[in-house]
Amino acid sequence: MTHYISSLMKTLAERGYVYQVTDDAALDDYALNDTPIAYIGFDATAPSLHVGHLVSIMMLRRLQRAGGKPIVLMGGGTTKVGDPTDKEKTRPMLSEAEIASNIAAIKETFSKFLAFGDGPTDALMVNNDDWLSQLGYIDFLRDYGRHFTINTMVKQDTVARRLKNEQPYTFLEFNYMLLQAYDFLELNTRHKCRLQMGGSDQWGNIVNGVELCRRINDVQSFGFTTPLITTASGVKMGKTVGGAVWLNADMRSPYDYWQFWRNTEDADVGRFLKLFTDIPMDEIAHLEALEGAQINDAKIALADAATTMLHGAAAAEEAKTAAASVFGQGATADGMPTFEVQRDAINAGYPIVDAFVASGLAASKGEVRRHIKANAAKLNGDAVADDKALLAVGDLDGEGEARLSIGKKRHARLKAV
RNA sequence: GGAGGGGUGGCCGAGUGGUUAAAGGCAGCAGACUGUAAAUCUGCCCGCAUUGCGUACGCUGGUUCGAAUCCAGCCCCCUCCA
Repeated sequence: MTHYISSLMKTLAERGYVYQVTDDAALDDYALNDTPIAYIGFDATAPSLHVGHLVSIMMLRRLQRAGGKPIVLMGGGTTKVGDPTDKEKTRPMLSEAEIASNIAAIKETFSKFLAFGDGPTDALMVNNDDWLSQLGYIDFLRDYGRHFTINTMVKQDTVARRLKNEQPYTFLEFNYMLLQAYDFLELNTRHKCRLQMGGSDQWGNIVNGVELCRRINDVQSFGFTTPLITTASGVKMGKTVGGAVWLNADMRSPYDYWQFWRNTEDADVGRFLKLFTDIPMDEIAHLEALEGAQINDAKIALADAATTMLHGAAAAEEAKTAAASVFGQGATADGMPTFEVQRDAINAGYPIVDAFVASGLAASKGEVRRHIKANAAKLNGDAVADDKALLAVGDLDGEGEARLSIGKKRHARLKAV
């Protein structure tokens, strides 16, 4: 590990964000003697960011806390084309309206992690559609295309691999690299931005941008990538039940988000605490040292901190309390995923199987039946024995609630209204 | 434009007329063991339904008692040639 002097680089290094840096001594210097301005690009293909984006978001947060200015670049323009980097299939192209609404939804999330505004270190959100859609093809080729050589580009990892395996590498992809490099130049010109950060797969694109800034604007800028974050078992971060772990509350409840972190593998706890929370390093060292069942305390600290950051302290507390009562006493609790059923429907004979589907714990009645056969479907803690059983009024507690569970971990609260 | 190869379930990938809802792998879910961990072993893994039905192998038609498998047209992808 390099001996950084600036607090920004020190923090990033000791917390495990550093993978590749273009000129770390000079970057350290820039962070030390200047107000570092850095950006990360995000595409707008979905209405929410997910845990896979979190490392990037956290880097911007670290930057701001270390006295720098973060710029969030929304790829409104590039999303129109579809980033093909490392993808096997072309992404579906989205309409402008979809992109705009995605960006609006995503912006909300960023405001949880960054302070936006007009001050010198306030975060800024920009959309590359503002300049990319203005580009004329001929002008672009003449002014910027001449700075890129195919000789260099084909040597890049992502490109070289594709060529070597005789996989197609389209002209679109080739151009995408240029557009991304141009983004950096534009941000450098407009906002004096001199650092682009991103995931390790972005290295090639980032380096191109650094190079373009040097050639056109004659300034040294920097590139910085993070390692690909996988779990200790080698699975990509953020894949669990139902796919991506979304950051928007309406796509993944604070309770589930808390659970996601609570279920972190032992071997990952220390690393994740460093990457995804603001907990001081010495405290992490202590948590990390816990062994055996005690490491669960570290996981709870992780879940608390991560959930608080995204959803606020109240939601985190509620999720924690709900977890304690669900896993500890097998009770229902505020904060756990809840769904409502009409009392009339229950009186009329409401199949338990339907209740499970309505709760979202199972995708189909068939799945519920399978779980029942495996003794995995429980009502108020007792295995459901008969897949034709009806929900009875007697199953409800004084509050008119019942608890449905699939397995030991997945629970939902049924509320009669 | 010409020649050849290919499009199969979330992904990869077998299958070239009949127990094929479609081998196998990965991912996922559940059970056992545990600590709401990992690893391991076991079961499940299109939908609806009380041994049945409906959908499904790029799209549209056709041949056949019967097709993912054969034929025709169309769409898309890849390789080589121009």
